[in-house]
Amino acid sequence: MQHKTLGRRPGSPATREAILGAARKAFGAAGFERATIREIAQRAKVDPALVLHYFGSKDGLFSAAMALPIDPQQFAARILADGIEGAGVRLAHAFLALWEEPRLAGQVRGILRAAVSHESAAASLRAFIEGQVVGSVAGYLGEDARLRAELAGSHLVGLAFARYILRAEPLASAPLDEIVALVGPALQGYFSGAAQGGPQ
Amino acid sequence: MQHKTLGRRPGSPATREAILGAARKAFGAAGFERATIREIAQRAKVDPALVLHYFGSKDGLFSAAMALPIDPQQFAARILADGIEGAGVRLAHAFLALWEEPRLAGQVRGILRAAVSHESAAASLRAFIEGQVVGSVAGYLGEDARLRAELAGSHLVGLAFARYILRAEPLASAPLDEIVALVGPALQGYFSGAAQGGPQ
DNA sequence: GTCTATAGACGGATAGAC
DNA sequence: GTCTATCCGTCTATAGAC
Repeated sequence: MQHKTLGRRPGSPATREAILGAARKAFGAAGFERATIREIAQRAKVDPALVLHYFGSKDGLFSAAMALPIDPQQFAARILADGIEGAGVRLAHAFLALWEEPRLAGQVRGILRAAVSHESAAASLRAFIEGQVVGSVAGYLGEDARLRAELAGSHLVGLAFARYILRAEPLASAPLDEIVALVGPALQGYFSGAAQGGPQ
Repeated sequence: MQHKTLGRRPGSPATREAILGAARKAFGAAGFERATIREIAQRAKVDPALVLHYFGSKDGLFSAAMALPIDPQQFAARILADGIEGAGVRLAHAFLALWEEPRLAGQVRGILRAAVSHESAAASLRAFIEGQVVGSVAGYLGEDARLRAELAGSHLVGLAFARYILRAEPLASAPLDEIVALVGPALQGYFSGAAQGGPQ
């Protein structure tokens, strides 16, 4: 789904980026259906018709705005570079860092929001998770590796939802380190497979 | 937020229930914004104007449809009746049972979907969780009890999202017992506080 | 490449007949 | 209590001037 080298990219790069930035904010804040092209155009200080001229449709704009500048393979490699022990804490930290990063916060919120209420967005996220994320870590685990990896991932998604979207207290205001210290071991349980009976 | 004994409930009970049932299906399947009153009316085989006559507005209909027939205090008491040990597994089982129940599936899906993209729904769910759910279990835990309880809850929400909304494999097709056996200990880690090192 | 104007469709809500 | 008709606002998307 990447534009490789097309004959010509429509629009001047600066205007295009301004629109994408505004779109990330709008989609992240309001979700796909409530975000409007008029609002995005106003935020980017361009004409609404120009937005569609660049991206063709609202869906096209959404896809372009939600493409994350992250390589999941590289992401997984960094988590697992130092071995499986401590991977839970490192994963919790790296994942939450994505949501804390101001430049990415709108995007990841938008992706989660869209996946909840938009079937095509859900399909994209599902394919991404099944193909890239889970596959990247499953090799390190044993028997029911993929299931364990997804359970760990589901915990992270739920965590992000509760903290950044629902903003339930005290979770929303808790220091990052405290959360990482608590969530890390829970994730580690899925990775090491020791959580079921014996202490680690 | 419960209707106690009002002077008169509008509409005949049967028609009212038909509308609520259709609304639960529609909101659960399409989310708040995409679900339409016209569609709900058609599903319930009534006139669109009748829906608004009963519930006043789309928001009113949503609130009425999403009121769960569940008492969180009672729910928590059942989980914790036999003590803190094994509570993780019991909680995982009870929570997933909610989502597996055909009569409730539409409702809980709708609640989660709406909470993601609708601030008022998010506020309701946030108040519900902070006031009822977390409070019900925090008493059983120690120092950072509320935070731990919310982290456990966030895992469950993420699990439901991944399995029932995103339907990511293999999680979506995994047997319930297998999931409960894996998730239970992760939740237990939050309850028993053993994950960090020190006992409570 | 940028903007104006508007088409075309949809959905929530209301008024009032029966 | 139930339904018909419709108002009014909003949105995406397009056509075409400059």
